[in-house]
This record gives sequence, structure tokens and C-alpha cells, in this order.
Amino acid sequence: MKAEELANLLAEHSLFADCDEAELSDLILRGHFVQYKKGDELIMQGDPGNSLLILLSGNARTSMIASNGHEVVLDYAEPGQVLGEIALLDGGDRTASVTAIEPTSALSITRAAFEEILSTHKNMALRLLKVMASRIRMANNMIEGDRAYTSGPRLARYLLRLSVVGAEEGRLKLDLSQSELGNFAGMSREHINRQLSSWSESQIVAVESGKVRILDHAMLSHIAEADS
Amino acid sequence: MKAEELANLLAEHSLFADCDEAELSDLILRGHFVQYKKGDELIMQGDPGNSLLILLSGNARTSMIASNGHEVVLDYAEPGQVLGEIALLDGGDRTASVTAIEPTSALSITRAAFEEILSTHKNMALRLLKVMASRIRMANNMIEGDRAYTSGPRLARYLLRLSVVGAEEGRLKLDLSQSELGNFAGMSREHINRQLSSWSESQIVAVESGKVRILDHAMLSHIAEADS
DNA sequence: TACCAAATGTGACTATTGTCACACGCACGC
DNA sequence: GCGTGCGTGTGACAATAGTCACATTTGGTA
Repeated sequence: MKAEELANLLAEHSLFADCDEAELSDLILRGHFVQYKKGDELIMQGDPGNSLLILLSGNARTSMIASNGHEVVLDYAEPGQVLGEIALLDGGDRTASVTAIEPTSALSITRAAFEEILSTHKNMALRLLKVMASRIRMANNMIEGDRAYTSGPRLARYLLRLSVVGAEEGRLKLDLSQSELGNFAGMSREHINRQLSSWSESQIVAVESGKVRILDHAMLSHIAEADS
Repeated sequence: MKAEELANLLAEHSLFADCDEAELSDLILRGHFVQYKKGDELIMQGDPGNSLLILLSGNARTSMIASNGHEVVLDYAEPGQVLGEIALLDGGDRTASVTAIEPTSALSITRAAFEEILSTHKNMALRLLKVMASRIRMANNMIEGDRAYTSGPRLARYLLRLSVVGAEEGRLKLDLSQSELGNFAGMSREHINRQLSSWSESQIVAVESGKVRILDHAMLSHIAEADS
């Protein structure tokens, strides 16, 4: 793939939109392009963390398996998202796996290259700081939601998180199976099913051929803040 | 307070231990010293985030109140800890409050000063990145624990998190009331009480005059990884 | 010391959610 | 067309943890 194309892919998405040309070309020069099939692991829990990925296309799921086998989905990553910074920065092992849920490509950057880029381009550090700040905010939000609310409001929150902002017809960014939704929202598949059925009756969501569509965004937001 | 004393306080703790003198004096020059009584709020949920704090002495609790009134304790901060970076970096409002749980002092740094320091001392950004990386790791760990485990292992985890590494007699860093422990571990006060009583019978912990002491650290660690 | 407020201990009951079991339907490949 | 498998729908039941109510203890202080 040509440098220009990579540059375009990078610049299209969030974090790197306001990079100058030197930064982009440095990223591309020092990184290398990697491709994954659906189901491949971009990052594996337990491995040492010696590189960082920038998702260029496709979609991936960040999840961890607890010592009792329980799978916890932390996030779904879109193109433009940085993955694996944590282990790279603190030198620890990867605490979560990242799995491609569709054909996916990314730019991989080694620790050495990363450090060079950070020291050459001062603005990169600040940009990364901002990304990480919003990630902490999101994580705290998850903790709050998981703790403070019962399953209904919680599922509402996770559905809203999956909903596209410019919501064409309320479709979600990702069509997750009910089991996957369960791992994301922290409830059993059966419970997800019952909750969706109930909302489907009240015209809050529609479930058509396995795909969830949000019909009443306002109502769902209201449920997400509900007392119980 | 004199600059030297501040410098000593800063250097005593984690993050700033390896700052050079110029960095330390810059922090002290541009920041200002603030003191709080027990119960004071260093940071208030909902406020705009225009400053960052470095805890110098005392102890503080980071917590958020959900829209349904439920209080969630995210962390307890020790001297040396940076507080309030998130809102400062991403420009959003404070999503959590920080409350002094004993007389506490801190160095307060405005956004302008913070930006100057970051651009003057390149290493500061990298240091901050590392701090934030470990914070994300901890948050993900909380999410995993809250999701994957039942109350027993969860309480074990939070007790371990409060336990001093050099454990003199298994005392905790903080003597929390059972209600506070409940807000921290995400369970009701009564449930905490029952769980502690049960562990007390099995000699895993001791509860003396309201204070928890870990007797069998290994056993508690084992419980923290348990299947249910 | 004696009082008060706050923190703790404990029983009975309830609510929420998970688990198990099994039926159904739909898509895909042989 | 017909299995085979995966995702889904749903009932019955079990388990975990919360709530409520109240007794008891403790610690601080007038």
C-alpha cells in the first residue's frame, strides 16, 4: 500500500486528523502495515506489550478473560483508534486481547519507533494524552454504570454506546449477537433476550433478523438514567 | 511553605521521584499550594476542569454519584498522586469528585501552567502518559473484577488493593468503615459485614475495633481468583 | 462518667438475575 | 432437499445479594 493512501486512511479518522504531514509520514515510515482476517487476534492477553497498533480499517473487539473463564468485552474499536498503548507505555503485559470481528488492517509501531516519534513530534504526546484521558473517562463511566444501575438501564447505555450518532434509522454500528451483547453489557444472553423482547413490545427497539434497531432513542436515553 | 520542602514532598513520591531539579522548581513556581480539611472537596463532580492537583500529603477519595443517587468509589489517592488530569486534558467537566478523608495538602496547577510545563519539559508528558496508562489498566481491572466475580472474590480484590505491600501485620492503608468499603467494592454494608465475619471465623482476616487486618494474605489472593 | 451519634451485627424477607433445559427457525453446504 | 449448527425464544427454578428492621457496640466529647 502506498504512503499516500495510508496517510489518507490515518487522516480520515479522529486522532490523526490534525497531524501535520511530517508526523504522518513519520508514522508511516516507521510503522508497518498489517492485515488480519476475521477472528484473528491483533493483540493477545498475557503477551508482553512491545508494539502499538493504529486501526486503519475493519473492526475489532477488546476483551479480557478472567481467571474463572468469564469473558468481559471492554470495547469495540473503530478505524483511527489506537490499540495497545497501555502495555507499551507501562511496560507490563497485555491485559486484554483484541480480536478482529471483520477483515481488518492496522499500522503497527514498535516501541523504539514509538519513542522516536514521541520525541521528534512533541504534539504527538499531547494528542495521545487526550486520547487516553477520554479512555479513562469511558472506563470510569463503565464502572459507574455497572455499579449503580440494574440490567435495564445498563443495557440501554451499551446500546446507546453502539448507536451511530447520525443514526440512520437507529441502526447500530455493529450487529452483535445476543451473546456478544451480553458479554459487552455484562448480563446473560437469556436476560438480554428478555429485555430486548420487552422493549420490542413497547416500540423502544426493533429486533429484525437478529439485528437490533433503536426506535425511540429518547426513551432509551431516559431508561439509561432511570432510578433502578 | 518553602520551595525546598515542596520539592522534597514531591520527590518523595512515585511520579516525580525522577524529575530533575528544573522540572521540580518549575512545578512549584507555577503551581500553588492548597490545604484542605477532612471532608473538603478538592474536586467537584460537574465543575469545569481547569486545573490539576498533585497530592502532597493526606488522603482523598475519588467517587462519583450516579443519576440515581448511588455513590461509586473509584479510588483512594495517596500523596504523589495526580488528580484531575482527565478533565484538564480533554476539556470536559469533572466526572467525579475528590474528597479529603483526612487533612490534606496539594499543589494546584492551572491549565496554562500545565501546558507551559508540558512544552518546556518534554519528559513530563511521557511521565504523565505512564501514569495514565497504569490508571487505565487499573480501571479495566476493576471492570473485569466487577463483571466476572461474585461478591466474595470481589471484596478480596479490593481488600488486597488496600493492603500495604510491605504489610506490617496485614494492616490496610486506610481504615474504611464498612459502608465505605461497600461503596468501594460495590456491595451493601450488610453484605460486607457478613463476608468479613465469615472470613474472620476462618482466620483469613481479623476485625478489631472496626479495623480490618489481613491475616492470610495468600488465602485472600486465592479467593480473589476463585471460580465464582 | 454518661450521653449521643455513628458504626456494626444479624435475622427474615425480597428482588434481581443467572442457570438449565429444551423448542424453534434460519442459513449453509452436501 | 435435508441434515447440521448456530443463534434465538421462553419457562421453571436456584442463587446471590440487596433491603428492612432492629439490637448492640463503640468512640468521642460535654
